[in-house]
Amino acid sequence: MSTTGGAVNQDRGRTTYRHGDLRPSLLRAGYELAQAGGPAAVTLRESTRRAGVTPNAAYRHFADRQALLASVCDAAQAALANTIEDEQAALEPSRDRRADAVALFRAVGTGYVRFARQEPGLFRTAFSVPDNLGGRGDPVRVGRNGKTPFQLLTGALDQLVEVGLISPADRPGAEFLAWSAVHGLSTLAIDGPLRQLDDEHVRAISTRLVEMVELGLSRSDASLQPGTAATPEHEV
Amino acid sequence: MSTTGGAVNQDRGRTTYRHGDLRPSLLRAGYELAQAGGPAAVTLRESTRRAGVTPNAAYRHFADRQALLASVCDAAQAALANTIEDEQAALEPSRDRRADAVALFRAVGTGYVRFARQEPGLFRTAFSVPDNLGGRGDPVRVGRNGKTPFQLLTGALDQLVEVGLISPADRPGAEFLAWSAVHGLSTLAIDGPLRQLDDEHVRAISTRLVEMVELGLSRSDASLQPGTAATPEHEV
DNA sequence: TGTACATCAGTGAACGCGCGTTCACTGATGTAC
DNA sequence: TGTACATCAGTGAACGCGCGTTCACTGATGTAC
Repeated sequence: MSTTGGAVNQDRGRTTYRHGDLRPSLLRAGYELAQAGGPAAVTLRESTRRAGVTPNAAYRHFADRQALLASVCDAAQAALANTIEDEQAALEPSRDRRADAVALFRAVGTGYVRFARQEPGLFRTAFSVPDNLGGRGDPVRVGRNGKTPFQLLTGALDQLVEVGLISPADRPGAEFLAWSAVHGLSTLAIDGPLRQLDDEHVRAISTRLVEMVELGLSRSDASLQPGTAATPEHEV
Repeated sequence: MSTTGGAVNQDRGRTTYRHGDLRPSLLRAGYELAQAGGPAAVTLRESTRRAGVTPNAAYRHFADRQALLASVCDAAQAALANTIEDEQAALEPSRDRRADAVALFRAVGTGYVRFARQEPGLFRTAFSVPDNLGGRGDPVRVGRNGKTPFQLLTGALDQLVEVGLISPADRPGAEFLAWSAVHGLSTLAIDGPLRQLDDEHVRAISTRLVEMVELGLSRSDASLQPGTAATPEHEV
């Protein structure tokens, strides 16, 4: 987060009349509150308290509490995107296009669940202000590579098609199936009966879940046979 | 819900000093509040208001607000179990054991999603008081056949194993994979980006999702071949 | 069969809580002349 | 280069809200004798 020049003063020990950087400070405070306590914890009063400012000062920068929460939600989505991208960046490319496409796809799922586990408050917040169509093109819900979590998923699925592991006929709607699986595990592992499992177990389940999705996504037998992709194969 | 004999008086028009049936009335009120507004809407004040009674009267029957919510949560779980059982009861058995087992399994998933869609408030409430191990044997979270939603799922999976469609090696942990998929779709279809899809689309996606799970749950190729079940086949 | 009395379900008033939001204001900033 | 002034970020006090929860109580019930 950038700080503007001049008398920047965040937190309590403020001496100047002007805060100088209030909007980002409120956002950061709201983000930390979400991190610790989920969407319900994102209140105007506590955010302003943390920024060292009167409650109503927030109204200079946000229309109301909902607007602050929506901004925090965007930031949480971006954090999710970043975690997925981290997971993908950690992969070392092989010479096998198929293997790479599979690994990229798996990383979306495991990164997603990992984020939910590591940052349950942010995860809940990310889905507390519902987006209308999967975050397609929302410029603020985006990770460092300019993609939303949803776009990372659709991208990985597209590559599986390109590489011939999912038949083009099965592609439409596949994002919702994959997303459901991974999102469900995440919520069960945070708030549900799987919440007391240790991280290792959850990781094992999430790996197996993504395998299940991969396998199950190809309805037609065609996709299990080599060389049936719609696009020509460059290497292999 | 049963009513005891004597001066039963629910709702506002009460004339006797004693309510006579307050605990069930509070539970019913809480249930209706959950139905309309989810877990957060289940308040002691509104429940007692609806029962035609002073707020503190609730403390004769519930330790605190959390205790009331927990009871409503149990009732919501039971309602979920009933919806799944309805879905299963609507099936007409064929002569094919395998087909029947598959249908039974699918009904768990589609019933689950249907419940979430039809009763979003109850669905959210059902998972708001987290249970520790999948509701195993909890006597109040049970449908008319004495089974929790989780038990209906494990039962259906067991039958898929018996019938040879899932290899026994793949069985352990399968409930969490199936549950994740179906639970994820439910939440996406209620609060998430799929919430504005019409029922028909959601039903189509849920059908396909369950197929995906079915297909993906059998990691080993063995389970795709006929006659590899651990138990002997009675018919077929 | 009648009556005293313990029981305990429900009352009435009040508490403190933190919240979002509105009002009229104040005082530092930076720009126009 | 100095000064008047508009701008607008932040102040201070207050509002009403519904909530959970506690207190000392009251009055109908049903049981023991």
